[in-house]
Amino acid sequence: MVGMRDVAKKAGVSLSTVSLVVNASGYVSQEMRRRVEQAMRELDYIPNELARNLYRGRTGMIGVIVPTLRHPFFATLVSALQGRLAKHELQTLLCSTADADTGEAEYVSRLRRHMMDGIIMAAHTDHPANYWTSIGRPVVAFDRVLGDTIATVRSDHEQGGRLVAEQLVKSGTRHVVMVGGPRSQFDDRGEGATTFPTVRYFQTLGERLDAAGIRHEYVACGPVTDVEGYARAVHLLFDRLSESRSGGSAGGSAHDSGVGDAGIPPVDAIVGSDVVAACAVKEAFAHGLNVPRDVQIIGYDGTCLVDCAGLTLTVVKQNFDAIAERLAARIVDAVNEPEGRESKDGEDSKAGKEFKNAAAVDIVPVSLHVGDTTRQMA
Amino acid sequence: MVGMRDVAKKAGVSLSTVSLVVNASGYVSQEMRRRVEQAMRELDYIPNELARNLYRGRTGMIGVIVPTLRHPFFATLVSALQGRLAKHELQTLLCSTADADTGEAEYVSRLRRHMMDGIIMAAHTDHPANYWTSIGRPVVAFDRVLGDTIATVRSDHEQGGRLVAEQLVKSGTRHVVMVGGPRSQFDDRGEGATTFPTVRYFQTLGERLDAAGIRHEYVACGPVTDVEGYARAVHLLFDRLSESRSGGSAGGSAHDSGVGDAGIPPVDAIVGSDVVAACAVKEAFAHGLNVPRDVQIIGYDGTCLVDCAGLTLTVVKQNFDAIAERLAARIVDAVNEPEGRESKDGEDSKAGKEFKNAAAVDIVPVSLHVGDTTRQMA
DNA sequence: CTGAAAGCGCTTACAG
DNA sequence: CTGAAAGCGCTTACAG
Repeated sequence: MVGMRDVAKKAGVSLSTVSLVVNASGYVSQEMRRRVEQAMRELDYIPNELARNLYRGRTGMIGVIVPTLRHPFFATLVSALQGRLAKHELQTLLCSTADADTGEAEYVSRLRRHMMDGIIMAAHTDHPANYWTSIGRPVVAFDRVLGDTIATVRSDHEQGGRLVAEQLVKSGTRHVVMVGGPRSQFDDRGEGATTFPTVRYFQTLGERLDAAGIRHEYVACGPVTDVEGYARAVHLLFDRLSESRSGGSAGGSAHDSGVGDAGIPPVDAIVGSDVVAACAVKEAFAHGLNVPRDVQIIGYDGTCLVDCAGLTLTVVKQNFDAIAERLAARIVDAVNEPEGRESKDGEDSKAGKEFKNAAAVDIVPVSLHVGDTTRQMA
Repeated sequence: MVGMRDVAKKAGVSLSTVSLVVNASGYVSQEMRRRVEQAMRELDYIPNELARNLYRGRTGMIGVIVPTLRHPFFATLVSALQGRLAKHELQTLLCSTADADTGEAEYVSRLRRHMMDGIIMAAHTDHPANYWTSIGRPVVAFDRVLGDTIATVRSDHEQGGRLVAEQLVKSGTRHVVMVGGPRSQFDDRGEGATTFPTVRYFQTLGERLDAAGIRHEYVACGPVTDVEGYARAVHLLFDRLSESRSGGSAGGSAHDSGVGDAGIPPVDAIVGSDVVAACAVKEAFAHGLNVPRDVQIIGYDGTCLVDCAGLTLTVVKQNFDAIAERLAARIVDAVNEPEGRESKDGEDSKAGKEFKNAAAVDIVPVSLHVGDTTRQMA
């Protein structure tokens, strides 16, 4: 391995001169610079960031923890994130908890040992809030609350709920099925526990539907990591719907008051993630239902599945670029604002600390994109 | 930052004793070990891998370069790869060339400076072979040839071509459209140039179709990074097919000899990646075509799109886990087999070198999974 | 089995 | 503007 020493020898200058050239700091005479640069080129010198980082106490790397890249949502998120971090000269160290045997705690331990500058946490965690604060490095959470002092970035799921409710109400929907993650996610485990902001989408939607007198129910699937599990769940759902529907006119239009067995209107809208929506389109076709006439389908996320399902999906799109930008900005701020500053200036520092402790929450707007799986609104 | 020194002081032992305990190397008395471990716990000591790595000349990190994670194929690949590498205690440093402004050369430069133990290259590159060998670190290529001395892992695309040809022949297909990347990928730019093994799928398929007297044509899309581009291309394709078909009976069964304008049988099979296949199902529906009766559709890759398209796709599945396993094994081998060994043992070493220089190519089998987009074979 | 010493490759004050 | 010196935190021979 050719080091600075070799360059210095070859160029006939001292070590620190080479360092100055490499770092473009301080003033070096043209002649010296030229000789050093030529020596570096001839020797194919590569500065060793390890050594530099050791001295600086920084690595320029951010650990990104997600459940799995196999789900298009996290793939899209990480894609946007990696690009954003790269803009800040930060590298992305990828950790997916469901793709490896390696558990979250082990990943965090590795990230700490490798002196990551920060951690972006986008996976589920059972750790209590104080675990995340005790790590001693900047942590920013995506779409979940990890504690009072940890910044969170998330989409405006409430807005998503309102947008979808509006669409469903205006299009005369009468019975909605929401398909989502395990019901346990809805438990409010009180302060300190992890909470899932995502459920607020369903909650808000549910409230709005209630207000409009639209019947709705919730069907729980397995964890987000199991894409095939969603496919199975949606398949079972349609088999069930199909049975109850067979009482009325099969495939009859929802407008034609095809009321089911016990006076319950047949399900005429399915709501869930992109994956759920894509599977729902497929199952609807398989059961001879017309989308959107018999059943409307609305996805959530805005991944590539929007264009790959049997019909262009109507979806609530999360703004991945904006989310990534906020996430990156938060982590960069935290990295540049060393937590361990010894309050050199009483008042000011205190104020700053309090501001940081206010557990900032960035809420990014979502938008409804109308595809071919919903009916036109009058 | 609490370091070994602090631990040593607190435990009342010397620095090297702490080191021995941390590394579980050498023998330390029970009492010493106990005291050191307690001190580590009380101080929440985290070994600094940076310092350790600086000494060892290793980082335990592998750079993984892909075009984009937005394409399910690469997302699935990286997912599998990250899990495999983690098993080997290797971390994954993610670099996606299309998701960031950062170019491939810049990424490689960063990877070198950060002393990556190795690089897994799965993106397109315009660099000549000697660029990749000159990096001075182990490089393993996925699905492309980067030069004579760089190991490659890829799927058996020829087998894929044969499997699909067999399916198409047996099901009485008469006119196949293959949708793939830019035609330039087919150019054989001779030794030293990057080649795309993927095209061998289409080539093999084409040869087999020729042999069976089945008409086929190739439609080129944009680069793999542009998922929406595929959607558009498939859309245009179906519009075109629809026009030519309108001469015969619209939506007529291919069995019914609906011969097109110039005696050309109408297209009754679309072949391409998962993304292409998913889009094709959607377009077929939109154009009132019955899949698989009027047109068969066969995907390639085996990503989550298989279950998310309008019908369960018939696809050739690449074995992502096996690919990841081979990729990881190759890189681990290369890392453990330092390239710079000074041929201490003439003959043996020479033989070893030659073996390594033989540019190993691991070819991983693929498999055809029959879904609902192809006709049953007699 | 334990302690002082040199070194991994670089950076930053600090005197010339 | 340039050179010798100490140090980032750890590891590995090397004497005790």
